[in-house]
Amino acid sequence: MGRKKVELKRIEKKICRQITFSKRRNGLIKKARDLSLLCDVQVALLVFSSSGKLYEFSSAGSLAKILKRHGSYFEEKTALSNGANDAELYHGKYEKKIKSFAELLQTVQRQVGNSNFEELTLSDLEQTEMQLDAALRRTRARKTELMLETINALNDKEKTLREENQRLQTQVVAMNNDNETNGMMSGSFEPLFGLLKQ
Amino acid sequence: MGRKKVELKRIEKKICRQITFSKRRNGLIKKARDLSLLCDVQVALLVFSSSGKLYEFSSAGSLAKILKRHGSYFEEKTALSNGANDAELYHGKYEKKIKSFAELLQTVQRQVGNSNFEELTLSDLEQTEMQLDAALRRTRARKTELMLETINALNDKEKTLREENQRLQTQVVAMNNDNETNGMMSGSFEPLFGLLKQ
DNA sequence: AACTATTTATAAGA
DNA sequence: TTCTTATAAATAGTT
Repeated sequence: MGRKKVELKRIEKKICRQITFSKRRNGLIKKARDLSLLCDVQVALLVFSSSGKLYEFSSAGSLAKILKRHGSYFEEKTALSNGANDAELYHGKYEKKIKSFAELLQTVQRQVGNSNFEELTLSDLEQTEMQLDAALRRTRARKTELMLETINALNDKEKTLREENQRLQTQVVAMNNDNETNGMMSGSFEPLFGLLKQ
Repeated sequence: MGRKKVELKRIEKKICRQITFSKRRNGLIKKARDLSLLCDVQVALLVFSSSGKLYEFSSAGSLAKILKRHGSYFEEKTALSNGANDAELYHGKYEKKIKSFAELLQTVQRQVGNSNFEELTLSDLEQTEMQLDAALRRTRARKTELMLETINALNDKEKTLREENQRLQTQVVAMNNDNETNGMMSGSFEPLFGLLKQ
């Protein structure tokens, strides 16, 4: 958005870099504000200049709250190991994952061009690292999401089974009473009730 | 920047709001990345959707480092470690999580001494990175472990309930047959079997 | 800090 | 959802 298209790499001339920083920083903060306003979401933005000065924006309430929220998200949603056997959890969504993973690789490849690994610059690698890191986080978040879904589904199923169980018991008791009234049966059903307690 | 100029206020129609959120969120993250790249500065961006999903960007490896830096920048007023005033927003377990997160940061701080972040040596940082990485791995592993345990326990419980359910049904059928034989009862129990299929 | 030529982002429509 | 396109907005280079 200017007289020329800019390459996405560190601007070498310090003066230009500082001017661009000033312009884009303001633009970014404005866009962060717009997003939080238009879409009614929480946004926190921190920018440290190379001289160590901090510029920040945060929607609604304090930055601290948003950071805290992130802190708990960090532990609760993102923190997961790689070690699980997930085959059963993934179901049909596997295809999608594969696709997005392939896309990620393409993005990375596009990013680093056709260059040899030896020829990659530090910033190429940094960007790649960031992308991989982001992908890893997404994968982890999705994994947790799926596990939580499974747990919820199992909880629901358990509830349904318990209810059904309860109904059957009531029925058995009722029939048993009918039979006793008619002197037909008088067995004890206690063993069956034990399971309800667990 | 579209067909029409938009008013800077919450978009009322939910669908439109979500579409705009998706578009602008991507745009914002891209711009954050551009800024950090072009101007060689640290940027952290957190966006929470109204459904609680987190989208984030952070330059320079870990978000934790940027948060830490922010923490020391505002040591007196905000900070992750003094979570008292926000208690209403968080349940007990959140407090704990936050506390442990804060403690982790403190550990890091202790480790790197009282020095400024700028003054740390490369090997200081490497060691810190390794420790944080190890802590994160432990946390993740434990989290997965707990979730898998929960899932297994629920599966066991489901199995037990199903077995019990089956037994009760058999019993109901048997009693029903007895009654029919004796011309006492002849109600249908079909509704009860429906649930077995799920 | 202002100015524009351009690029970029995106609102609405398909 | 994804793409297309007209238009608004951001901004690179200039003054």
